[in-house]
Formats: sequence, C-alpha cells, structure tokens
Amino acid sequence: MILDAKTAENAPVRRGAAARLRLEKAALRCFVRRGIDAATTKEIAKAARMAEGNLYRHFSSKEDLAWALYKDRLASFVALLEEDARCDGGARARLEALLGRFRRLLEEDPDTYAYIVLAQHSLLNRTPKGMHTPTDVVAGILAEGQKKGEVRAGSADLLATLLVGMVIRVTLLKMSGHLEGGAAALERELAGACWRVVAG
Amino acid sequence: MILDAKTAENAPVRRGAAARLRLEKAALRCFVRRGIDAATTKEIAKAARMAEGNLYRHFSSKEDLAWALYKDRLASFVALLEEDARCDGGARARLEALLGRFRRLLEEDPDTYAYIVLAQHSLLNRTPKGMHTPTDVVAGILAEGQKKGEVRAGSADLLATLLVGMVIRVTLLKMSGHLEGGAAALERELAGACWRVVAG
Amino acid sequence: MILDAKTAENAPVRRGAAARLRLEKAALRCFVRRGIDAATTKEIAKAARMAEGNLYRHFSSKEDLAWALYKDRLASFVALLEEDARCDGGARARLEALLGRFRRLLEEDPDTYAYIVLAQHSLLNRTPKGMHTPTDVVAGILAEGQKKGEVRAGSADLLATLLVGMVIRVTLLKMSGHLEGGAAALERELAGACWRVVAG
Amino acid sequence: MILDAKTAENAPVRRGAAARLRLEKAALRCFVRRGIDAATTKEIAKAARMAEGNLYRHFSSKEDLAWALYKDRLASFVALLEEDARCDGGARARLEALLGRFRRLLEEDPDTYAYIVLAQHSLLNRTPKGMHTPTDVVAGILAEGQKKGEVRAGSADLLATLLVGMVIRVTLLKMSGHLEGGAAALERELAGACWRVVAG
DNA sequence: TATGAATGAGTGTTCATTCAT
DNA sequence: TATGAATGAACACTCATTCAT
Repeated sequence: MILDAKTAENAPVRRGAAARLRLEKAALRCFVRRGIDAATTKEIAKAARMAEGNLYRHFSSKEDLAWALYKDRLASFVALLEEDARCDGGARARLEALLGRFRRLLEEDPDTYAYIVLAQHSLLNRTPKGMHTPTDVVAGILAEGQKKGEVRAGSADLLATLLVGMVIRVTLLKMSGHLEGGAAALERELAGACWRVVAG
Repeated sequence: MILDAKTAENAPVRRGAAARLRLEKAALRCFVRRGIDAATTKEIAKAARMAEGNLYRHFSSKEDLAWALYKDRLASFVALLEEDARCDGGARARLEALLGRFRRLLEEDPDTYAYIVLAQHSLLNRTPKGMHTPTDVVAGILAEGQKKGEVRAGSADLLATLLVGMVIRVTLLKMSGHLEGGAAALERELAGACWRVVAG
Repeated sequence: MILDAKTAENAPVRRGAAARLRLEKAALRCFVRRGIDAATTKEIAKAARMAEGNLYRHFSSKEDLAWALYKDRLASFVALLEEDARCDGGARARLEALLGRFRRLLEEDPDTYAYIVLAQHSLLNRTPKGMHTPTDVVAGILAEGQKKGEVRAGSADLLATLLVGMVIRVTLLKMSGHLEGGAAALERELAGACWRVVAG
Repeated sequence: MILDAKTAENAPVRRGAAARLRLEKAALRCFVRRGIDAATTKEIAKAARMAEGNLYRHFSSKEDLAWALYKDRLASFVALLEEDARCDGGARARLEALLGRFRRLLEEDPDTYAYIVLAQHSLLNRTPKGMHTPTDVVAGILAEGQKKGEVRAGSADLLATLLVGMVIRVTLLKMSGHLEGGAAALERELAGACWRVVAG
C-alpha cells in the first residue's frame, strides 16, 4: 500500500495503530463506493471490524475522518510526484514520469486514487488554500520547461490545469468502465496528448 | 433561461407548471450550492415558496427530482450541442462552436452548468447507459473530421474524453475561483489546446 | 390547569396547539419524575403520544423545551403572585395571600410546582438575570411593609430569601413524603413562622 | 480538609488510598460544577489524574461513586454537628454553634457543602431512609429546648425544617452570587431569624 | 495495580415522506 | 391542488463500563 505512511512504530502503540489502519482503509472504501455523505459511520465501523464508538478514538468526527483521509493521502501522493518531478531529462520526460505515477497509484490503490479525485468536489471546494496539489507539481515542471524553451509560453497554471483535466477525466471513465483500452495504451495516448498541448 | 424546456402549454396546467418551474429552479440552486445529499426537501420547498409535501406532486422522491433535473437539463444541452455540431465549416470550427455553447451556458445559467458537471459523480456513475452526452457529440465531430483527414487517427471516444476533460476542469476551477483569467481568454486557450490535441 | 396560559385561539392552529399542550404536560411530568438530564426525548414523546421527531416542531431542542417550560410557568406563577401582592390589608395579609397561592399551585398542579422549584438548580444557576422571581414579589411586599413600620428593618431581599427558603423546604419535603401534617396545618405554621421572622 | 475522614492507615494500602482520595476530590468537584448526570467518568478520571478504567477499582459504578460521596460526607458533617449540639449553653447557643459549623464548611470546603445540599434533589429523593441528617440534629436541639421551655411548642421536625430551609436557601444564593452581604453578616441575620422562628 | 483501547446500547436530532384537512 | 403537522427510521455521536495487557 503506497500511501499508508504511518507504519507501526513501537509496541504500546501497535494495537491502536493497527485499528486505525483498518479504519482508514474501510472508511476510504466506503467513501469511494457510496459517497462521503451517504456512507454511514455504522457501515464504516462494520467494515473496519470495530465498534462504532471506537471510530471517535481516532477521529473527532466523520467529517474529520473524511478530511484527514483526503489531506494525508493527497500530501503523500504529491510528495511522490515531487520526487518524480526532480528526475533527469527534460519537461517531457518529467511529465511522463508523473503520468507513470498516476497510473501506478490507480493500479495499486484505486480507492485512494478515486478518493483524491472525487473528494475535491465535496472537500476541496470548501477548505483548501495553501495545500500542494498535483496541479502545482505539473505547473512547476512546465514553468521550468518554459525557461528552457521546451514548453510553449502562457500561464503554467492554466496549462497544468488542462493536463490534469485530461488525466482525471480519462482515469475516472476508465475506472467506471466507460472507457475501453488497456492502461498502457491509455497512458501512451495521454502522454502524447499532454505533450501536444504544452510543446514549445 | 436556456434549458427550461417545459413551457406552459395550456391554461389548466398553467398554475401547476409555474410551480414546477419554481421548484426545479430552487432545487437546482440548492443541489449545486449544498450538494445533492446535503440539500433538504425543506430547504428546497422553502426556496420554491411551496409546502414541503407539495414537492411530491411533481416528483416521486428527492432522488427522482435530482435525476430528472440531471436528465432533462443534460438532454436539452446536448440537443443544443448537436445543433451546433451541424454548423458549416470543418472540425475546428465545429469544436469552437461547441466551446462557445459551453461558455454561454456557464455564463447564462451557471447552476445548470455546475449541476450537469457535478451530478456526474453522484448520479452518472450509477445510472447512465444509452444517454447522449456532450462527449458523444464531440466524438461525432471528431469521427467525421477523421474521415476528412482534418483530425488525427485514433479512438474518437478517447480524443473526445480528453477534450471534455480539459473543458470541465478549466470551467470547474474557474467557477470556484481557483483559476485566474477572463472567460474569453480562457475560451481561446481552450480552443487552441483542443485543436493541438486532435489536429491531424 | 392554572398555568396553561395558551388556550386554543382559532381553528387552523388548533391541532398543533393541542399537541403542544400534550407535549408540555408530558415533558413537565417526565422532567419532574426523572430529572431533566435523565428524561429522554423518547420517553417524553411517548408520554405525549406523539412521534419523537415531532417534538422538534414545537421546541428546537430538549434544552429549549426544559427552559421554555421553566420560564413560562415561572412567569405565569409570578404574575399570579403579583396580583395577590396587590390585595388590601397590611404586609401580613399579603404574605398570607402569597402563601395561599403557593399552596394552591402545589395542590392543583404539583408537577409545575416541583418543576419551578427543582429546575432552579440546573437551569436558574446558568441563565437568569432580570427574570422576576417569587422572591422579588415577597421582597416588594416587605419593602412596602418596612415603610409603614409593619416589617422590621434590614435587607428586604435577604428577608424574602429567608421566607422563600422556609416555604420551599417545607413543600419539598411535604411532596416527597418526608414531612407529616396536613396542608392546612403546614400553611398555618409557615404563616406564623414567616411573620415572626419579619415582624417589625 | 474537614471531611476527608479516611486517612491512610498502613503502608500497603497507602498508594491506593491516595488515589482514592484524589478520585473523590475530583469527582466531588466535577459533580458540583457540572451536575451529577452531566459529569462524565472521563472528566472525573482526568481530573483525578488516573485512567478511566481505574475508577472502577474504587467504586462499582458512577452512581455508586456519587452516592458514596454523598453518604460519607453527609455523615461526617452530621457527626460534627452532633458534637456541636452537645456544647454547653441553651438551645440558642447550640443553634448558633450549628450555624457556625455550616459557615465553616461552606468556607473551607465549598464543594462538599454544595454537594451535600444539591445532591438531595437527585439522590436523597431516591435513596434515604434512616440516615441521620442535619435536620435531625437541629430537631434534637429544639426538642430538648422545648422541655426546658426555651423553644416554643410544636413539631420539632417542622421547626427544624424551617430553619434548615432558611440556611440552605441563603447559602445557596450566596454561593451562586445572587445574594449580597458578607458571610459574617449573613450568619448573624440567620441566627436572629432562626431564633425568632423557634423562641418560646 | 493501572492503563486506555474497545464496546455497544442509547442519546438528541434530522429529514424524506405521508396524510388529514 | 396545496398545506404543514405528523411520522419513524436513521443518523452522528457519547459514555459508562469492560478487559487484554
């Protein structure tokens, strides 16, 4: 599991930590499958094999749980993207590295992927400011590419938004079965399209 | 109001139709501002200046209301897009006509625009099949363009998805204030990017 | 029922008003018998023969219900006391009129009596300020009596507190069965004791 | 601390006894400040600097804790009152000694004072029988005074109730800040009023 | 002995829906 | 047709109590 940052640390915390991990995975799953509002604490607790009340030992409210899940997983993912963004090669290679990271998350932890993308509509709109997003990482790569003349001029933020829009839309439809084609083929197509949009 | 398809037809229905119109607008507004789940029938009825129970004379349930709103407005919008898609000129001109239509809806009826886009996450995933979507219209234009050699080869559905992804993402962030730039400038940028992605 | 001020006014309000009256009586009964905290909304609703949710059509919360009950009933009782306090005769006669009013409430509406007295410990301590209390009425009589030389000098508030303390304690123990003696005899003893405390 | 009767007796019990003492003081404080029902075992345990579960090594339930606190502290206080009641002098002197004891408890251990008085409404009504109360001590003094002709005839229980009613009411309002005047002045007034009520 | 994670019944409250008027 | 009082199942959350460590 890529984004389960908190590994067990020491014995006395162990029991609680394991329960928290179960809880986070169960909540993530419920939120993605039923929507944050529609998922009930009862369902989540049952899926995590714990009593309902115990949920509140780990998170102060359902909203807190939903937000913490979003914030932590997004931050972990963005951290990975930033690492990728520092790879050798030009802007094109870096963008492709990012795309690879998106695909890997989608394959290895689809719940986290879907949650990060979907939660934006109910959470991001109400609470962000100053949080690092995947779009920021893309924009950073593009801005650097513009200096070297690899990337066409224009607002790096807007270009990044265009790329992220394509990526999100394609992966979302892929997940819901509305789009045919293998993951590798889609990734190749996405890479090509992204470069067409931003090539200098 | 562009997408209020059902105008009053004859006298005896008139009053009920007016009430239904008020109800639809109020519900749309509430759903967009608060989310479908969070919006209550009480709020909606109050905004529509009618008693709560009266809502059920027009729709059999809140879910039915949400779905009918989505289906009708999406169908009306798609009908307009299809009209635009039959305009003279090549694929590029047609795509730009579609983009203009998107922008016009966004400006003239932002609630409807937002609802169509946002409702997908809670409604489309659970209920589509055989409905005509904006992506279908775009794909149609692209397929025809491919025949004429204006548009590059590849899955027209995938290409259309890429374009729609860019449009939705940009307009969504524009609506929530996360993206700077005037509407006209954004439309120009979008048009350029779209064409770069699909140009033959 | 002495303190049910709100009588039915007009037809359209009738149904709701009757339900509200049932609710108030049931809540009063539950609060007195079980204590405000221990009484559950479920119990109250059942005793009022209505669904639990309907309670919130009349009061915004259980706390609001408890407070409204206290405030309204206390105000109604104080209004009666103030009327009594304007009777002819000297301070002694007026104090005896008040005592009679206490006894009448205790006999005719013991729930209201007990609630007014008991709620002070959980409600009065947290919310009063500027509310008229029985003690104020007594103090008013004493202050006037002091001007005429019927009542001994000293803080009228303190003297009133002493009298009210005796009355409350005696009636409380009487209600719980810890004190023997008929109501009439107790009233006579109380009247005598009160006068001895304040006589000039 | 006047009423902490149980001092540590021997070494092996010592540590547990200290914890129990902390627990009792913390519980008393919480019960008085928040009310018995509203105070949570979590709060109490935290205030006593012990784990929540450990509370159950000392008391079998929260109710048991509340009751034990009431019973023990009341008994200790009554024992002191009985000692005072055996002092030399007539009924008046003895009553004044009792009043002094009330005042001393109020000043030196206001939590205990408030708890004894307040707990009656939630505990005494449900559980007394055969417990010695302050009223009993007062009644004893009055009965003896009646034999000597110092105290007027009548039910000693009723007279004692009247006195206790005055004392409780005055001190309660004093504690909640609803009554002005210094403690010494109030005690003098109380003493005067008590004697007026019972003087032969 | 002491801890605090875990439990689960129960709380006050909400809300989509029904129905008498 | 329209109203809004009434319903009751469900909800998020609390908390006294238990128990493995």
